[in-house]
Amino acid sequence: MRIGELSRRTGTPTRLLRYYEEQGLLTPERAENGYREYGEHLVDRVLQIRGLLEVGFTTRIIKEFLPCLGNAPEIHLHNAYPDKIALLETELARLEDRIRILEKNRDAIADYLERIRPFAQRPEDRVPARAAMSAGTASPPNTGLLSSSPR
Amino acid sequence: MRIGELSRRTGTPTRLLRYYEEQGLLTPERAENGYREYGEHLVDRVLQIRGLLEVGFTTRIIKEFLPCLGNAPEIHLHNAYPDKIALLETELARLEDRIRILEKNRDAIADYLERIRPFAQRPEDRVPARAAMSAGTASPPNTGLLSSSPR
DNA sequence: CTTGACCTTCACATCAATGTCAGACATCGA
DNA sequence: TCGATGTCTGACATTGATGTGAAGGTCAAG
Repeated sequence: MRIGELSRRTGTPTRLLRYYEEQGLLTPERAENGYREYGEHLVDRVLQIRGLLEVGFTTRIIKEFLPCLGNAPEIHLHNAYPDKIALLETELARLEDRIRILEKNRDAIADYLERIRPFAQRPEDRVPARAAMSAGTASPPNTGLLSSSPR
Repeated sequence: MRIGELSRRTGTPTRLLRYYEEQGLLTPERAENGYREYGEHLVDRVLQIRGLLEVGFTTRIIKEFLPCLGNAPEIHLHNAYPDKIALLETELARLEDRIRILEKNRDAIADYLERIRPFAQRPEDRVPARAAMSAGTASPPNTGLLSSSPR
């Protein structure tokens, strides 16, 4: 398919599809006329890239992940050298850190929402905060979020 | 404490501490001479901020989360209005999406590492990838990562 | 009193991810 | 064939999170 269709199917501006290519994340064929030709599997690939970008990875790192994203037919064993493996391992560790952080924050926010929701008011009911406060919730505001190691 | 100490204790450049303040994430007192004065609890606060930034939240969103980060003594019930709650809920949903994406990717990378590790070679053993490939691993490269909904 | 470490504000630089526009060629339908 | 739409390359703008440096005030120790 050409860039427009891929754009529609992934909700990604063509500008970005070209950018991802420039960054080595996508390598479509070229038709006679110079138009990019994308294979079917690249729809998923693009969504993967977007997902990883959204959770804070850079294109450079994502590029390292590409062999794992493995919709491609090749197995990429030529990456099986210690330096590559080490890089993937440290990134994996960072990834696990991130997951832990996100889970803590999710829990904290969910807790907060639960504590707060009973007090939800429609706009016309608005009352100075003090009034609502005196109404309940003596529980301590202890919710501990966290926190990664400093970069 | 002053900005230098907070910086050392959080591993965060003073520049960023001032930036976070500018973004409304931190509101230290001021001493007579204009120096910023930070309370003890802001050490954790800063680490929380860094953690959230690292996993892809913007300062604007983090600001919305601040009431939940609750080391502050107040309970912030004045945020208990539907619009605020709705915002937190959608962010909570996004957060859960992110966690799912990260977990999928973690699994995919872990799998990949496991499949690849048996072939790890010390640099001096380097052989063209073909050689390694013919040695094994007929399993299909199916590892499916994913993928968020388009923004 | 001077030096050095720390603090202030202001401003410009950078980097990655995007937006946007311009000028030219390609393709397709009326 | 004409016009609309899609594509190409290239370049400049913007935004958010940072880095960096200038010019000057504060303060404690020698």
